[in-house]
Amino acid sequence: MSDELPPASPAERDFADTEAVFSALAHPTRRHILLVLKFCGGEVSAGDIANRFTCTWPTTTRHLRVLEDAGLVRVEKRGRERMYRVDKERLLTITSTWLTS
Amino acid sequence: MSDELPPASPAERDFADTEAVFSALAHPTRRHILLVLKFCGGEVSAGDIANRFTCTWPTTTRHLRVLEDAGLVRVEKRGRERMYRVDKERLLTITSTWLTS
DNA sequence: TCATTACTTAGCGAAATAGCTAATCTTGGC
DNA sequence: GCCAAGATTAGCTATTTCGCTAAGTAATGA
Repeated sequence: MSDELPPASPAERDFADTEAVFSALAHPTRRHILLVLKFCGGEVSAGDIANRFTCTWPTTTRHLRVLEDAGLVRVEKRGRERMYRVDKERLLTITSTWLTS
Repeated sequence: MSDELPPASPAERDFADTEAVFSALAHPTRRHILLVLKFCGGEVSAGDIANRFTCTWPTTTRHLRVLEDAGLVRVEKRGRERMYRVDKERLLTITSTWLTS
């Protein structure tokens, strides 16, 4: 799926993580999705998320994918639904690690 | 310079602030500039910043402008130099306000 | 006053991003 | 097996972003 070589060192991995997280947070819809996941308690299905936004479902799917690739959300298949939950620890770890240096 | 109307309510202003800050943080060069400002103590001139990056000076100027518009850096004219400093409080206030809800 | 230093503005082209529609895949129920 | 529901993938276009070069502005110093 990716064209890039796997990051060689821990430092490179950190850099890639930071990059992915801050890029993901750059879009208002993606920040909004994280808030929805946070305030709706545990898990929310892709469809429930999509219904909350004015953009179409495929567009939301792509936003979810960006968040997942950044490690900010986890997805679990349940029946024919996909349940999303936010990874708060990852969000706070990456951002606060960067912010405090 | 801007085409948009001034934000009407405090909530709208918060939204615009969050948007500007996270958009500014999305680019690795801009995050790097903030780190340079942080680790070089007080102030750093535009030229000193530009010299640390491989991109050209005009490109750096634009990155600095984005950071300034987001309120993440302050600039002060001193002679023919422009001295930049990071606004740590703004950075932490906006990001942590959003992150913790 | 005239050149130089420090920096910004203007304008262009390439690449990335985000939106859409249409098509496809997968699971569950009848 | 077959259809409908839930969701993703494919492929397109419009907009934004980011890089560059060239030209312009402002302050200093000879």
